[in-house]
Amino acid sequence: MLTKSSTELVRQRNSVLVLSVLRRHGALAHTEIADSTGLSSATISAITADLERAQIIEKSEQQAASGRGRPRVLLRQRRDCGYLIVVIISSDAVQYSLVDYAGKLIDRFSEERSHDPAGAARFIAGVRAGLSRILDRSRITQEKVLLISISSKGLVNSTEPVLVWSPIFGSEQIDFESALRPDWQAKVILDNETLLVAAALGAREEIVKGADFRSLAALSLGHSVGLGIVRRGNQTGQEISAPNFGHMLHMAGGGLCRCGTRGCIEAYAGFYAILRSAFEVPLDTIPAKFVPVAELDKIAAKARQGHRIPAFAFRQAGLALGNGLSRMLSLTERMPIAITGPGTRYYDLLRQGIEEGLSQSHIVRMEGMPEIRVVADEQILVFEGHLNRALSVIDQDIVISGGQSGD
Amino acid sequence: MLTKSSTELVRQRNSVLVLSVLRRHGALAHTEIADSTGLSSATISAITADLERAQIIEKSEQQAASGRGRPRVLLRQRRDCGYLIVVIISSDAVQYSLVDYAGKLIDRFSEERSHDPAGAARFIAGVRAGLSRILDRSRITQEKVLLISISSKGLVNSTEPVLVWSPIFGSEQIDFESALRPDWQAKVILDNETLLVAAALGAREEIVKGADFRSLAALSLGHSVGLGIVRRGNQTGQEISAPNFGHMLHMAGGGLCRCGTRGCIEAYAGFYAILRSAFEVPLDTIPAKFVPVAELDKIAAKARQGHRIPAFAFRQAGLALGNGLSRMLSLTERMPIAITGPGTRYYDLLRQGIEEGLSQSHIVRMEGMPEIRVVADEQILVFEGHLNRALSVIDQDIVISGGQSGD
DNA sequence: ATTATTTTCTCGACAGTCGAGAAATTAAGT
DNA sequence: ACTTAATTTCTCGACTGTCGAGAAAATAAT
Repeated sequence: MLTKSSTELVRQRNSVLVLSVLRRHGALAHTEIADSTGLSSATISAITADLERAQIIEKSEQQAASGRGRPRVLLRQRRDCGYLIVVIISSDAVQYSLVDYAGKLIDRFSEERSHDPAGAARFIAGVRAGLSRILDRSRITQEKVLLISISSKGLVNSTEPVLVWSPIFGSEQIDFESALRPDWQAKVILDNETLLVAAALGAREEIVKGADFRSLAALSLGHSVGLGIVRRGNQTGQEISAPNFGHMLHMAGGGLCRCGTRGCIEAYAGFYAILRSAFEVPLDTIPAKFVPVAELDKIAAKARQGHRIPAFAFRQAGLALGNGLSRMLSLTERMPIAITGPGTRYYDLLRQGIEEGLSQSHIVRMEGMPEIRVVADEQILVFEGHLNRALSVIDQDIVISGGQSGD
Repeated sequence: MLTKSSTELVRQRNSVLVLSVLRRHGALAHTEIADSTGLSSATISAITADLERAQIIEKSEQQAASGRGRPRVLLRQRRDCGYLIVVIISSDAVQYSLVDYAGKLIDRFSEERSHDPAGAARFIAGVRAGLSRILDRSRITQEKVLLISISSKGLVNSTEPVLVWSPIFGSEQIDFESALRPDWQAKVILDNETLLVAAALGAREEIVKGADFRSLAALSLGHSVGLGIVRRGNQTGQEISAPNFGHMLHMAGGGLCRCGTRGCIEAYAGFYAILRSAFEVPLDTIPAKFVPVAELDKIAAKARQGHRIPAFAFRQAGLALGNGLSRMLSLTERMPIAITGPGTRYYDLLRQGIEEGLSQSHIVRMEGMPEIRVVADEQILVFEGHLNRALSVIDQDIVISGGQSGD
């Protein structure tokens, strides 16, 4: 559905554009902003004057004049314009980070996850406590927290911040919106963790390749299996999505998965699945909730020494991943695949299976094997993805509402 | 990547908006346009005056005044503003349709496809001949043909009008852009046939449900298997895509497909595949190029009489479709599925397999079986999809360029 | 004829962008 | 010390666009 445009909307969009180049490049002078936005100098004057009046950006002390002519004055975001809390939920801990409007980390701590399985309600209480704790440790008033950006593995509702399915809580839904609304007036967004990895990699790629960048998938290997896809949208930035890849059907009637279904990809490629097949436990055994990585390292060591059964377990995992990836490519398009997560340490063992699984499909036979790269530092990428997304959401919101309060 | 906005762009967008409501609702009066666009009366005056000057719309004879007050003058598109040629490539014929700017069919004929397999070049020559024929039969000058909209089964390049893979020509690519550029200055677009079906169904759905519409998949069953997905985009109208569904991997190392790969969905659910398994021909037999539907009807009749082997063939086909659909849903989201194409006549035989194949997956177990409906009149939907897409492309182009030539 | 009603058109106000050039500010030259 | 060149920022008028209010137009009812 198309919708009407107005001159005010033009200003809004151009203001967001100015903020976004400021975010990408750091402090910039008037002329530099004009150059990288394509807007005229006069327009930059008008927009920056507005933003300055609304206390969103500020003039910084001019640096040592680097040539002759009137010295530049750099414009930059005001750090105290607003704050962001990033909550990263992982299987064993929840990490809270307080970040200012310029993207600078102010405070961070992690809290152990209670492994109490009966604890969706307790978990929510824990998150609420963690949030107030990070606020209390700072000198920031609550109204200044503009956004709470949460990530988790699992399946996320695309429109509301509701965790629909997660490895830990299963189908016990967690609605962060209603959980946090009593305490917080900040906006709450929730994203799948691997989606954020993909978003971060996509943003990096776009800086390097510019308009040549088309699409990219991130595959996260660990206790569970996640996938994020970034695709260049028609007009609007990037299109990102986090499919339910780990629980996509690999083989009908196959091994039993943690989710209770048979034949999920994760039932072959999750850590517990590799363990299960390495120990030749029947595939319909209810899998362990949690597998120590050290255990898997031992199996990997044996596989590398040439033992058949452990090597076969990794190969099966690779095949499931490769087949699944090929299906994903059939449904989208050929794109590079970045593999992250703790499972990358076994990539040498998985690789052959992945490639064989991929090559069993029409699309790969026809268009060739997609580029596969291993990317370390998943944690950093998750955080980077949070910042990318959250700060641009804040920019958007601040411009829309800032025009009202400003002046 | 964000891009700058300007006041001119506002006018462009609002002009397109006006043209789109005119297209949806037919001839409208000034006030009606204002109501359904949300633009003010003054703006409508300005925009329609521009469009009228550019000879894109015209005032129609006012209808019988329906009340007191100044009578309305209806505005409508000028039919002679430009023309569209729709080319629908199917396995046995190519249909050419000439359509005016208001979407009215002016002329149509079909030409038999030469089944000569060595004929990509000859096929292109045939299309060029067909196009000049339909133009010659009219009194329209070539410059007035603004767009040639082509559809085919198979895999289509998403940015350029290149048929990457098709059931008939295989990997022998057909680049319609370079094939038609010598003769035509019209823009050329190419879409997958089932994508157009999905687009048409999505547009219908959106009229009924309005903002509640989220997404929809169209599955076309026939000699080959096609899938189109429509999803409501964030801001920009609808996001549509045509995955390579028929050749998505169903089962590694499975039956041989026409494409030369093993285990494609089509190798189980295409007409030739059902025939093959009903006759218990080994699954690695090179399949027939073309299967008379009468032959399949016989098998279906036997299956309905309770013969095991033919019934099993349809069931296997259903399972392949159901598993494939479940994978598609895992990678996107739960959405209704509309089944079209000649294969719908066997839906009674396929249904159980499809549902079983779907229910083997996590997403269906968790969120429930998606709504499945059978939709007849695939041909009409394909044409409707062509018109939806092509005419809105024309509107867009005409507004962008029309501003220059106009006045 | 006059009045009520409805639609279309027009005018002035306001918001936004742009190009050109003025104002500001520094380095280099004489 | 003064002038000139260079560079950046700011300002002004022109242009485009949307909007609200009300004038103008055109018909039915009184």
